[in-house]
Amino acid sequence: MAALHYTLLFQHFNRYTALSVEEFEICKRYFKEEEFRLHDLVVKAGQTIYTQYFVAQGCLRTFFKDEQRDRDFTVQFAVEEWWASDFMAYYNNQPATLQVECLEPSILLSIEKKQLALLQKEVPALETFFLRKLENAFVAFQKRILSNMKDTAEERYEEFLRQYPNIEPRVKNFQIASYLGITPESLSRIRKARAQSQN
Amino acid sequence: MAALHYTLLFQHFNRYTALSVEEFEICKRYFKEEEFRLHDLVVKAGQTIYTQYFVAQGCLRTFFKDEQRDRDFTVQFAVEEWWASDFMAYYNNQPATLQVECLEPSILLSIEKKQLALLQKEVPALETFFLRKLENAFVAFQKRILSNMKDTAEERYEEFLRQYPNIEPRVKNFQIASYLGITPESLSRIRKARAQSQN
DNA sequence: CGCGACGTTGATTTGCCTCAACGATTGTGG
DNA sequence: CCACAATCGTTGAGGCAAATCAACGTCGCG
Repeated sequence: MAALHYTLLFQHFNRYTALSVEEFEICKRYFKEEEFRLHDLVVKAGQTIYTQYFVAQGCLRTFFKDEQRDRDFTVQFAVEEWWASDFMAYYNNQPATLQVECLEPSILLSIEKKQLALLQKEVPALETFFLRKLENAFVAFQKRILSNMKDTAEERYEEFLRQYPNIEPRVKNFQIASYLGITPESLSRIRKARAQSQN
Repeated sequence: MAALHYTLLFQHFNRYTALSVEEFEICKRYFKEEEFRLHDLVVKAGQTIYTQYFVAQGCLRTFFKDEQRDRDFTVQFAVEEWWASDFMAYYNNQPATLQVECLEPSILLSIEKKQLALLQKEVPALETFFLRKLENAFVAFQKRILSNMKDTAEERYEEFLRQYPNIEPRVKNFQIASYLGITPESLSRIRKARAQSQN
């Protein structure tokens, strides 16, 4: 069971680097396998966050909750082979402003910031890996900023489908809407219009 | 003259690390001082970009130009102590999709990707520096995505004023509007409403 | 079975855009 | 140095895409 989850992490690392089996044995010692139930909060607002999570199985949503106006905004989803945390809080050692919730029962491989630093000392190839990961995330966010400015809601929806293939049945409609920055009603109408123009 | 510009870079590095004078002497050898005129394009769309630029003096704008619809979108501004490039292209070794233009005559300290790698080998403290820089940029972009979703145009304008203090007289109104994702007319009206509610 | 959560549809409202006109400022060539 | 054009910011009128508000059907769970 557990072995499978670590195998996914191994494969994931090797998309950007080339770890030996020995090196990965070291990695395993630094990661912790954690199980969460549906609706569990992996990260709660207000907590100070030192941990980031690799999704071995399941589906997460990172979001900002606007208490006053009773609405929330999805920053990102995470399925298998994605990473999640409140990276804003993680990098700046501040209390979380975002939350991470489980949209499915999930199995996560977690690592703390300090542990990661030690691991990277032992396995330098991982420094490169995490740098690439950060660069890619940066680029993805920049693209999203641009897309939010220049694309219509429908185009952004299509971009979402490309960014998260096959995720649609795993998340609620209103959660997708809150990712796109529109209302569930609008998304519903967009879907309808697309279905009609299809055939 | 030139010394002053490098002094600014030295100070800038030392906001996040602690370089010795000797280490900074090494840095100097890797950076190139470049002068640009008003309206010059530092980065043109289509070019492959290996360079990033530190603004020692002047003011730049990074933007995406939508040729078909004859409009553009500002990704970021850069004044003294900011860095500019098409980082999307820079990190992925792809042709630039963004452009960087000079809103003022500017003096930039440039460094190429490969040179930076060599420099970081010689001065390891800079690895940490550039990692922090990337983390901060990542966080800033995430904040902006959230802000674009939850804040009104007026709130985003106020956030812009905080993000870029004192930059307002240095850039055109319509360029600020294109950063906020609104039209110049809308920005004009927001300014008017703010002026009235002030006193 | 019955309730609550969710998605859809319709009617209405609204914030921002588009289009158009008009000063103010800047820069340029005669 | 002035005249004129171009650029930019502002203001008003009208339109549109998406939000809001409300009602209803459906699905899943206790």
